[in-house]
Amino acid sequence: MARKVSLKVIAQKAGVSTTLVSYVLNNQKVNRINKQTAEKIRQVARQLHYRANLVAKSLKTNKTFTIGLVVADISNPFFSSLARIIEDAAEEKNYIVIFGSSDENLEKFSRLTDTFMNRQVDGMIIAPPENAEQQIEYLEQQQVPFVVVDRYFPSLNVDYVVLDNTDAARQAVNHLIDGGRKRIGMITYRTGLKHLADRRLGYKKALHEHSIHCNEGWCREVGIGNSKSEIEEAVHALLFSAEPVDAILLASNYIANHAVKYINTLPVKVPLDLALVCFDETESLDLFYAPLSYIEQPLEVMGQEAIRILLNKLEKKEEPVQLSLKAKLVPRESSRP
Amino acid sequence: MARKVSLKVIAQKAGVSTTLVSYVLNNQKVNRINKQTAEKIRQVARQLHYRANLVAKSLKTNKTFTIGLVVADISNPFFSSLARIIEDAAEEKNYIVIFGSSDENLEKFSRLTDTFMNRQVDGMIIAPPENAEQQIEYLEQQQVPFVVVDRYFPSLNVDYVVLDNTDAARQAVNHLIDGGRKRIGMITYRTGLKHLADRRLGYKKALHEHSIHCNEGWCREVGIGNSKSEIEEAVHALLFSAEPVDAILLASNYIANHAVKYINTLPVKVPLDLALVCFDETESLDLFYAPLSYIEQPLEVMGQEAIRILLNKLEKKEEPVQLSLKAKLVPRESSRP
DNA sequence: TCTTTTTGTTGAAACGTTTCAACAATATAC
DNA sequence: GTATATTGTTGAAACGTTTCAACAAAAAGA
Repeated sequence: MARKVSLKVIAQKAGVSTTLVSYVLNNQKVNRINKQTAEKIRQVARQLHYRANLVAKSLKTNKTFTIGLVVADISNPFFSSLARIIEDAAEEKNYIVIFGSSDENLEKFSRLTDTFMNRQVDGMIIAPPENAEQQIEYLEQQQVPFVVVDRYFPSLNVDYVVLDNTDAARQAVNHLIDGGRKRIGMITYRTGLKHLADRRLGYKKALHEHSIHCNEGWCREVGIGNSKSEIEEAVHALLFSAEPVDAILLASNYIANHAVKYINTLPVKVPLDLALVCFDETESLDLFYAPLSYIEQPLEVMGQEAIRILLNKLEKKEEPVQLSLKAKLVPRESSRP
Repeated sequence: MARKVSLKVIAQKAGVSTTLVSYVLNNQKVNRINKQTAEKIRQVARQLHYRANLVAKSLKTNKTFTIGLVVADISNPFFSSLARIIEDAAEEKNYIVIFGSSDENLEKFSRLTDTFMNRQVDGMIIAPPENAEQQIEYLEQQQVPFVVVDRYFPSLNVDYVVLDNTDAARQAVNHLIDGGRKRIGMITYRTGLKHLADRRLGYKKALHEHSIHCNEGWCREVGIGNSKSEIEEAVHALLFSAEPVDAILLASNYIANHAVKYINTLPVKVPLDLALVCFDETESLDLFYAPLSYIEQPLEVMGQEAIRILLNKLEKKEEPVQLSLKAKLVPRESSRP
């Protein structure tokens, strides 16, 4: 950066005080200020290409109009779509967003939130990794306004906007059962994250409600770090055990992607031999010969609500808002009876 | 935010001047400062959970350690992947990134760059829309360091990192010709953006080099705003005209996605009746029954070089660096002879 | 005419840092 | 013993804003 047209410079050129310049340029005390003086100041400002220094402004006003966004990985379509929605909602209120990816890593996550605090963000929207309770409590204690998205922590009474994952998984399994499937498997992550546990829970609940005994081996878990081979093993185990499944619920777009690619190489016909339903809408699965049925998350609402709740908090301190959104099951070819 | 532990507070508690606290906490004048005093200051700081106010620091030092990233759309996998790479490269040097999506809209783009300047970013990485020359010149004139990515403007002598699009398209067409295809079409965008014009150029060059007459109707253009139906029409026109093509080059992941989905509904067999090659690696096309051959962009290099060049500029003013990266063609089933 | 109100403007302090220039106290050199 | 260098520390100004409190001049009310 180079230019340094400050209020002072304008004031000098216009022959007035910086105070007056500040008032005029911020449309304050409009009824007090002489129209002509105001016009002159504006003109000088324009002519000098004045550009307010938001850093200085922030220091004084203690407001940065910046919100920090921590996702697991911005290159994951789920999060980049969410980021886009948040960006738009934020910009509408003149906020901008700085972001960071935690890779589901607690240390990275904490580093990011710390950095954001140092940078005096007005608030944050975060998708914290496993075991982040302590850091989240720290944020609370530091009184940084924040809203958790996508996941939540039962032990913490903080604001969040999540999917009703239990219900979502249950919907999926019910749908499979309605389609005549009886031996339903699931592939999910080996993690303590509650929202994923909920997916497992919903799965089990649905089976239970239909008096289907849930075979121990039917729910396979894979590492949350990108582990393609583990997913393939899981698929293999589900399909070629003593009690092979006739349907699988895939707990994320990442899992679905690799599972389907692998299934595509096997002599298994979808939906004839095997029905599939996955979480998250994902374009990548549209071109599979049997387009995947999926659980659609209301991303738009999630992002917009997160911003709305956050900005609300900035104004008035209110009771925690905890939103659990319903998913919509979109049945397609992969789970046709 | 709530706490206000400033240098002054620490100074008082430790019984020294703020100057000294600043020196200690920034590891300055280490050889001058008494070890014990230093230790004491550090201890007080720790105990009070001191957190440097980066806004104040920035105001004083005129450095924000922030870089602005303007992409066309953060939810587009191409840009979100790039963003992730840029994030990582930036964070390694202690910068953070603020981002915005322009939607290929000049006005939005200008608003974003203006905002970023007001916020005193140290530099920017931008993917400008069509007709952004003037705004880019303005940035230059304002002496904001910036690097253009993905696209470029022949009339401007600024830093950029782009793909060698002409070569990339030529590679693709050559590959198709090598595979025995003779009537090769292309679907690209109706835009003045030079990098896309280059794709068209490479396509034509390759045809010309093989003395293949390029039928006027073989190169179809669609609006750059998301226009699924236009893409379908283009596919239709290419396949069901008097001179149907036997291969199509698809100029972006977005175009490829919709084209392939549409082709999937037609009685056309890939690669038997029709060969396909597209730009950008895109997971979504892996599951098509004939996985798509694609032109792989060196995203990693693009992002890292952009940051490297930018940070370099922040230190020393150098000659413009203009990098044109080679693409790698990845042949798969969709273009098998 | 004298008060009171309104209009228009300003100086100065503050936000939390960094950093220059200065100083006192001690140590070293002659 | 004085001169010089070194060590350890500090006050104050500055970065570009905002905003309070004050004031002068003009207008209105008596």
